[in-house]
Amino acid sequence: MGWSRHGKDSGKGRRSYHHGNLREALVEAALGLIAAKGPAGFTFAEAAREAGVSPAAPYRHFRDRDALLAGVACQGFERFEAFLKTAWNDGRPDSFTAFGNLGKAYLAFARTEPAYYSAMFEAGVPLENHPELREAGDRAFAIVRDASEVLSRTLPPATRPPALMMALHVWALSHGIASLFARGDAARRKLPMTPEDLLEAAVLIYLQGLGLGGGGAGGRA
Amino acid sequence: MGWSRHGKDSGKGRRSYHHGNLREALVEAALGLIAAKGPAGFTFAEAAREAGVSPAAPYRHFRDRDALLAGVACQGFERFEAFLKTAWNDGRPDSFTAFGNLGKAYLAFARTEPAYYSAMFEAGVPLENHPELREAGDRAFAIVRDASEVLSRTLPPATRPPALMMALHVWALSHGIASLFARGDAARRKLPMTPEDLLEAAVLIYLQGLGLGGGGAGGRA
DNA sequence: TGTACATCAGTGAACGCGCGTTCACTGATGTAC
DNA sequence: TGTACATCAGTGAACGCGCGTTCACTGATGTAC
Repeated sequence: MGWSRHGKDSGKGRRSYHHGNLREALVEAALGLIAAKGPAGFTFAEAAREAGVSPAAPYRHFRDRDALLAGVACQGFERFEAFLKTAWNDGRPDSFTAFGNLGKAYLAFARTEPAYYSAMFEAGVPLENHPELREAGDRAFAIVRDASEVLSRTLPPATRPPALMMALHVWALSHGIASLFARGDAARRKLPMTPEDLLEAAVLIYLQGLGLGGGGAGGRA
Repeated sequence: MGWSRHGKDSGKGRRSYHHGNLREALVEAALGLIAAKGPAGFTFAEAAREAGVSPAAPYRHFRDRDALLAGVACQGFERFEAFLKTAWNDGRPDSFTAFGNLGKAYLAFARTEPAYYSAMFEAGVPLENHPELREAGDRAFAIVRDASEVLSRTLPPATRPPALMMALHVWALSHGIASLFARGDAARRKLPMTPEDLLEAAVLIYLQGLGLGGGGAGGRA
């Protein structure tokens, strides 16, 4: 690389022919547009405009509109993974508590990064064409899977549920609550409790059903 | 009404100036387009074309593109409600079994009517502008809510969970599994079991956690 | 039963728009010698 | 250190397209008398 004095150019005040950081700028522009108008309303041309660049420039970095969307989603999964990993914190202070934190982190991400979340789960990027997307998604899922594994092992072997199944259940539950009740702009339906509390209660009941009845520091916040 | 001899005109062979059934035909065309290209790819003009009608004609029936989409979603919720109601079957043969059937019906609908499902949950129709949509959605949700109520009452009063919470949990779980794993065309991620089994297991564990440990005919299919 | 009329539900041509994409190009950068 | 050159990352004009929407219109239907 080497675009010398450009770099942190603060966007609007471009000085030279080369942008220096277009790829990233396009991803950021896309994020803003998705946040504002949904993944359907996002446009290649407008992303270019927002990045202060001619409509042909993005083609140097992305094959087409879909590729940019996939790039956004991919980056989203990477951040998601990091975020979940931090929340799980290697199962500290105890696996039960940490598992609850994982769920909260899931919702927190969907709330604070609705544009990423949209791109990841709702944009309908065909992931056959973008294997790196699927891989990034799998890596994020692996965090939940591993956490389930650890939690499962706190039970006597005979009664341990399959960790993969647990992980799928929790993921689906979190995703369901996130997309129905915790969407960025307008919560679609009124709730008698916060999405976080709703999820926490569900996970608690679910773990209870597995025989994991609240070891460690317990689940009450 | 009175468009006399038109009616079941079998689409392509229109005979007269008046279509006779345009509104419904547009909804059906929209469904087909959504199924084929997702809610984003659906187009007012193309729906008109598919219905064999000039691009201006739809404006006699829908204020704009969004209104048609909302109409589709609304009809979807109505069918969804009827479908869930049939599955619940007033709690027969026993509330526990019927509850499981309700979950299966949820997934079955998402699978067999992906276009409706898309319009209902993913099209991003702003439901502030379409109160009848929210109402239709609420009526569908009420089925799950009432079922939860009945099931909850099989427990002694002191240990009864709030039916609304139960319903939200089950709805979110079903929606999560449906949108992650049971989408129409391509299941997005590989699973070690069917979405139906995954959901059934989750509901079983969840109910177990509530102390509803498999009364009646049990949950094994 | 017939006729005049209001209303309804279509037509078809036209518009302005913004999109995605391509093209030949050019300014800036990095590198080999 | 200087120069020639290849490569990279932009430009800007142009294209064809299909969309949503509007307009004045007209054919068909239903109804009052």
